[in-house]
Amino acid sequence: MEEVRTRFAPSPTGYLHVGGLRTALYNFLFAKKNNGKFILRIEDTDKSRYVEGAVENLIQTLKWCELFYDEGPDIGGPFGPYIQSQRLEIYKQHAEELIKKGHAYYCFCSPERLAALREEQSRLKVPQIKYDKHCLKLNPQEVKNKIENGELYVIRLNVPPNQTVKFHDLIRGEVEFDTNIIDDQILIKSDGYPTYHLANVVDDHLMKISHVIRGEEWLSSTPKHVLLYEYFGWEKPQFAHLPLLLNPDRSKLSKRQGDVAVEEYRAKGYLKEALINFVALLGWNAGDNREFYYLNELIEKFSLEGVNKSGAVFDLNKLLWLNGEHIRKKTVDELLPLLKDELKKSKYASNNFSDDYLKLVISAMQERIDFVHEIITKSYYFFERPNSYEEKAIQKNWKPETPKFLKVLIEEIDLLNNPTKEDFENALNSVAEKLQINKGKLIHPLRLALSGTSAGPGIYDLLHILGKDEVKSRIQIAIQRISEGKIQ
RNA sequence: GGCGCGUUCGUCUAGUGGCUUAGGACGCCGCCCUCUCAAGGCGGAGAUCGCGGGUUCGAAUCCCGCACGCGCUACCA
Repeated sequence: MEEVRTRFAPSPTGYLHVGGLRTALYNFLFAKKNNGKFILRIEDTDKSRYVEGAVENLIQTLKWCELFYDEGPDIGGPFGPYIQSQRLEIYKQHAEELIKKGHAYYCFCSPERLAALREEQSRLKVPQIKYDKHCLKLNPQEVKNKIENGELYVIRLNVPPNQTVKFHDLIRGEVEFDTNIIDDQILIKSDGYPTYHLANVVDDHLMKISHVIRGEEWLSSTPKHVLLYEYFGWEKPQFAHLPLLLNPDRSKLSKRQGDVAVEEYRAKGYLKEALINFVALLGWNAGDNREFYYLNELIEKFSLEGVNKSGAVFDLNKLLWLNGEHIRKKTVDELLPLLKDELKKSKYASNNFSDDYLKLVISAMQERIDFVHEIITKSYYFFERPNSYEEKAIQKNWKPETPKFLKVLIEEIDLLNNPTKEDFENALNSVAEKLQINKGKLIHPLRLALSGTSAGPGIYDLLHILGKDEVKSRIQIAIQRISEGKIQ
């Protein structure tokens, strides 16, 4: 069997879109699953849409997601270059070959004539608006003269009438188009650059791509590609057109209705594992009930047969849940560098917390967060003293007798030497017993005193993490506040 | 307008003629656990399988028509 070779071929017109991420992922998964190669090719054939830095960003984002390619612009490979603007001569030669064979021709029509033509056809309500093959009538000498005169020209595909183009799509089955509805596609633009259609077909062939896995928006232009393969005398690759990613209103996923750049999700604190897991399930499933996957497991399970036909709405809720799931499945050691990164970006950047301390905080918070940065926002009291106390919790928990209880507790804690979690628990139990009160009468006011909030990790964890001295100080401060009645 | 593709709970989906009173997940609601909040466990509401015909003893599953949605229809990809 031929080697499986897939490719992700984005245009550098901005940042990596989540739809693009999924296309890249499926190409990657399919290649890896079949011991093949995954290639990155940059399709920068539209100079006007080129965005500075987009290629670097694309590469960086792909690498962040760990979608490593075997051949690509920055790492090279046997079929380079992998940037289309560096392959202009190749496309030109191929276009000329087509002209020689009579499957393509020079066209000198101005954009104005083309626009007028379209308007005319639209007015006459012709079924299919397309080029009228006007320049096909030119004889070789006329063409030669025009070119020598420096007239601008494009090269068009000479689409034959009354034929049916059929091809098999791995996801959609047999698809067929009538050539009468296919326009004489421009292959080479007047600036000498190829259009997507030519460049894509030529490169896929030259780079020995075996499977073209791309978005559904390309399905309608596939017959043009099929024609090209035929005219070049090349074997065509297998096609697989993926369903689109949709906005909540079922229109094509767009910026207006939320974030679309992978970069933005990364910045918001989504884990690459969650993003990959989520996006993999948008339009594909292994036929079982599993929802949680790591990349290597996806490789193991992936198949094109499991890809759906219909578009999928991008549901932020589920992504959020998956992010929390991935956080919960990570070890404290894996989470530590992530927390440190977040800390660097926070107002605590200049503080120096020990790894041991941070690890305790992580284990206390791990199951209470959906984002790593929530360790800092939801439990800031691990990084500084509470700057306020929750009003509702004060009403509920800080009673006139509270200071008295807390004082007894301080005395008891003071007796402890380098206390463990259990020591704190014992101390609290004995105070409750001594005072003849329910533990809750101690725990809730204490939590508020220590954290300023009524929600959070177990009280003994809280005590243990903060440590004896800090606990004492915070209780003192709280007692002060309560007795002063100066509670915010 | 033309052509193409699609249509199962709000969302992602399982389902390829009888195992289906259509299963799972997210979200929502409730209960349990419990020092709080989570996590976890258990349970609930939620889909006349887009609509209408047909084939069949039997259809979400096969066929036909229609509707709706989306994509393409550029010297953009």
